[in-house]
Amino acid sequence: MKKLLDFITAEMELAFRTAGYDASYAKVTLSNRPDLCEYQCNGALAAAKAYKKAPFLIAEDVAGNLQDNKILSSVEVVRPGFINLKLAPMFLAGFLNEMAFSKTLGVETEKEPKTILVDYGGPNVAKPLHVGHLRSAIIGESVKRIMRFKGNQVIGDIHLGDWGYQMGLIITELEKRKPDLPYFDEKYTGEYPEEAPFTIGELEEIYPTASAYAKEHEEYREKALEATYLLQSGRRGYRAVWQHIMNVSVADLKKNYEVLKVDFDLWKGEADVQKYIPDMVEMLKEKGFAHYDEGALVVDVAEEDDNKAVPPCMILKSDGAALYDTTDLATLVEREKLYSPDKIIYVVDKRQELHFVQVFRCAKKTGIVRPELELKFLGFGTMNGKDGKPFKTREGGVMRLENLLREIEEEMLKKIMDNRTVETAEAENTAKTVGLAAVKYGDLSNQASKDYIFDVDRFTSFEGNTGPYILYTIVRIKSILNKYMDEVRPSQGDVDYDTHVGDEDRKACRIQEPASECEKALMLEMAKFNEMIDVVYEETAPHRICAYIYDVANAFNKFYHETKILAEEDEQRRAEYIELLRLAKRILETCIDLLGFEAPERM
RNA sequence: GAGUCUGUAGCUCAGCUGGAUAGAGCAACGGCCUUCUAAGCCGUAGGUCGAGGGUUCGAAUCCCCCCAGGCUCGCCA
Repeated sequence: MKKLLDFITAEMELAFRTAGYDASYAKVTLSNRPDLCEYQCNGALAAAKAYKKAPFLIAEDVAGNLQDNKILSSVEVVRPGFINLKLAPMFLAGFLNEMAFSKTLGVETEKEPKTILVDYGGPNVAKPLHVGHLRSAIIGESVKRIMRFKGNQVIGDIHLGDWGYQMGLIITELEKRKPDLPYFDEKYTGEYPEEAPFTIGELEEIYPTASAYAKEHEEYREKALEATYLLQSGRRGYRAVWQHIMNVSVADLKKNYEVLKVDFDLWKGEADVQKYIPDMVEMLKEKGFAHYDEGALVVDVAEEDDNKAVPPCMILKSDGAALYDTTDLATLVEREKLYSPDKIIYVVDKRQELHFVQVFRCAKKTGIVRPELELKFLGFGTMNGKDGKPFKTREGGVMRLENLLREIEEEMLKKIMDNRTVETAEAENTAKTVGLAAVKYGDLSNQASKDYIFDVDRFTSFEGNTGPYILYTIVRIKSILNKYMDEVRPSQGDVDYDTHVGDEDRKACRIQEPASECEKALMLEMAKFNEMIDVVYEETAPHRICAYIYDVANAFNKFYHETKILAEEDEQRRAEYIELLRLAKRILETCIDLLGFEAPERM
C-alpha cells in the first residue's frame, strides 16, 4: 500500500511538471506549522534560483494546477513561496479504510525476504544478569520483531559468554572448596553425578569471590588459567563441571528472560564455535593473511583512509590461546556454514565498536564471510543513574536485573491499588505488565546509541511520555469497545474486531470523513503508520515508534476528551467512531508489540 | 596524545535529506470530573540551540576552529 506522502508527492510532481518546472522540486514534507497546514512543499523556494523567478510566482503557478484536487482539499501559497497543503477528508477516510483491510496496516513487506541474524552479544554464564544486560535484550528483541514484521526471516542468538577464564576461575574455586568431588580426580573413570554440585545462588557467589581472590593471589590465578587451558583441551572432569555450570546457569537465564518477554531462537555460545578455530587459523596462515607480530598471530585490518591507525585483529596470543576476536570470527564461520544470512546485526555496547570494526574487516578481507553479507554494528549507550554515572544500587553495587524489575513492579502495584479498587491478584498481574512496559518504553524511547538516564521515580510516575501513558490510552479504547459490544450491540457477542470476522459489518459502516478538527488530527496521525514503520526499518530505530505512538496517543486523548463516542445519538456516526477506534487500537497494539510489550485489559 | 561521540528550557529528551514563531514531558502556577477510566484534557511561565566564524535567500541542522564532558586506543571480554 502506498504511503500518504507518496500520494501527495505524486500530485505535486504533476503540478510542477505541468507548470513547466522540474518535478524534483516537488518534495513534500510534514508541516512544521500545524496551525497553518498539514503538509508543505518548499520546492518553489529551491527552484527560484534555477528559474530566476520569484518563488512566490512559481508557487502560484504550481498551485494553479492543484485546484479541485481529489487528494488535496486546500492549497495555499504563502509569503516567500511556501505551498501549504491540507488533505481532503474523503481521501483520508478512504486511506484509513484501506489500512483497516490490510493485515499489515498498509506496510509493504519485503518482496525478497532476507535472513537476518540478531546477535545479542550475550551475557556471561555464571554471572547474574544486571542492568547492563537490559539494553541489548530490550533493543534486540524490538529489532528482531521489526525485521520480522517487514517479512524477513529473523534468527535471534543470545550468544553466551560461556568459554574462557571465568570458567577456569569457577572450577578452581570449586576444587578448593570441595576437593573430594570426582571431577577433580584424574583417575576417576566412572559416571559423574547428574546433579550439579552447586545451586545458582552458590554459583553466583563463587565467581565474584574467585575473581577477586585471583587478583590478589598470583598462584591462584595461574591455577585458574591452567584450569581454563585444561578445560579447553578437553579434560573430562572439567568438561563435566562446565556442563553443570551451563545447565544451572542457562536455566536461570531462561527464567529471567522469560520475565522480560525476550526470547532467543538460538542459545549458542563461544564454546560452540571452538571447533572451527584450528581450521580457521590454519587457513589464515596458509593464505598469508595472518602473520606473527610481537609473538602474537595477527591479521592487519588497517585501511588507507583511516583517520586513525586501526590495530590488527588478534588471532592468537603469544602463548597460543584464542581471544575474543578469534571467537567472534569463528562464530562467523559457523553462521555462514549453518545459516548463510544476508545480514547480521550485533546489538552490543557501543564501547565494543572498535573490536567489531576489526572483526568485520578481518572477516571480509579473509573471505570468512561472503562479500555480500551485511555486518551491522548496532551499538547502544550506557544506562546511567540519576547522577549521570553508571547505574548502581543504593549501596553502590551492581543492580541485579531481577531486583530492578521487582522495585518497579512494587511501585506500580502501589499506584494501581491507590487508584482503583481491583482484586489484588489482577492488580499484581497488571503491575507486572505495566512495569515491564515502563522499563522497555523508557529504554526504547531514547536513541539506542546514546547513553540515557534510568530514573526509577520518573518511570514509575508514568505521566507524560511513558509506557504506562501509552497503555492507559489503549485501555481506554478497549474499555469503550467492550462497552459498545456489551451494551449497544449485545447481540454481537464475542466478536473479534481485530480480525476480518466483522468484514460485512465493517463494509456497512466504514470510517467516514472526520466530523471535527481533533478527529481529523487523529486520523492524520494514524495514517502515518506505514511511513513511520519504513523509516524505523531502514534506520533500525525503535525510538521512532515511541515518538509515533506518543503522537497517536496524544491525538486520541484529545479526541476522546472532546467527543462523546458511546453517547453519540447518530447511530451511523457512532458506528463510524467505533470503527476508527478499532483501527487506532490495532495500530497502537501493533506498535507496542514491535517494542516488545503488551497492554492489560484494565489499569 | 590520537580517534570518536555528546553539548537544545531548572531536569529528562525530540527535532526527518537546512526552511516560516526551536518542540514534548517532568517540576512551577491556573482551569476542567452528575457524562465512555482525571494514569486524562486545556492554559500560563520558562531558550542568545556550548562559544565564535563561514556557506546560503534561509542554519539547532552543513563546513572550520575553539571550550567542556563521555568513551575507545594489539596479547581481558
